[in-house]
Amino acid sequence: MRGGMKKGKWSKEEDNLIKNHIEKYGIGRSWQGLSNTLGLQRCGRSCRSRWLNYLRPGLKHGNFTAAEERIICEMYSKRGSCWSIIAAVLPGRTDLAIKNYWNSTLKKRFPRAARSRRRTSSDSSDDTGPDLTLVVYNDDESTSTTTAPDLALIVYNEEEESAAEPELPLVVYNEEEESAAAPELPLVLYNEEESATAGSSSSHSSGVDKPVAVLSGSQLQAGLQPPPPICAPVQAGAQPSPPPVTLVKEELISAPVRTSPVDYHQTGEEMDVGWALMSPMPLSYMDPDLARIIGIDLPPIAGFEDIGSFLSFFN
DNA sequence: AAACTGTTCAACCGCATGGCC
DNA sequence: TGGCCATGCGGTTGAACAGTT
Repeated sequence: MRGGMKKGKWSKEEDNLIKNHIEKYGIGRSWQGLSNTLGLQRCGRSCRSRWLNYLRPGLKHGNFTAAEERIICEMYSKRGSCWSIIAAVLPGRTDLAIKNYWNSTLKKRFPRAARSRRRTSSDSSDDTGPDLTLVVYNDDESTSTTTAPDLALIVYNEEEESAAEPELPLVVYNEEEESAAAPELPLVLYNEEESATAGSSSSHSSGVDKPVAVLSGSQLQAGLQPPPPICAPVQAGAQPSPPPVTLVKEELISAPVRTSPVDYHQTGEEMDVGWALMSPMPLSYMDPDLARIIGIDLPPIAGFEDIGSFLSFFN
């Protein structure tokens, strides 16, 4: 103890005091005031830390999923140790949990991501913008209550490095078991021609090239099946001088579509974390043209109708 | 069974920032 | 406007636990 303040592990009683008080009255004017009110003899920041990282409702305490790992790696490679930003796209995870998980586990498994960050962090002016990581996933087999496709789009800088170690996550996947009844989504084909030296800055800003063909329904059944799992690698420009984005490859998005949609935004029902968008970005912002072409009509997320409200996360 | 080593997780610390007086 | 204070954030530390020898 220093200055009369208690330190060390929190007891169950202390946890309950804080939890009950905040649930009833909120935090109040200050954390120190809360501590004083409860007679905890803890400093305010300690109370805050305990609440934010452990007691706060909605926190996930279990293991990180593969999708979460991928997001962390990808975000770290782009933003470095901005744990609060990374935490913002992982509902239920705290910056502390992510930081610990990275330092204890992921850093060793994905040294390439760590190196990539070290390389780019030295020159922030090279950071050219919305390298976004958007993942929507479902790892709850039992759920069948949304119309949202299980898809993800990972935009990354294809900075080649011989991969003697696990590749960074490039795969968009659907953990749910395939549903035989799931309707096919169209397959969108892109020009595979390499154009690293050509192109326009506007395509870079959008992050996705225009497709050259769209196949659907009978065409798919005729033999052009989208690969399971879903893959949508998108190649962004390499630093330092950002070349245009070139979508090298093609595959798109196939996913079961749920039959009984639940609009969480309408009902106010708490979204199952396993189903939550892993990004504050509405899917409709991923690429409006693409969404239109493949016929996805996704509702915006309340509070994020304005694109500027979330882009700041990544800048 | 004990000692040692490695890993994980939570608490703590220092610094930066913003609000208030 | 400057000082004080609370908060937010990222880095570090250390206790507890698990695995290995």
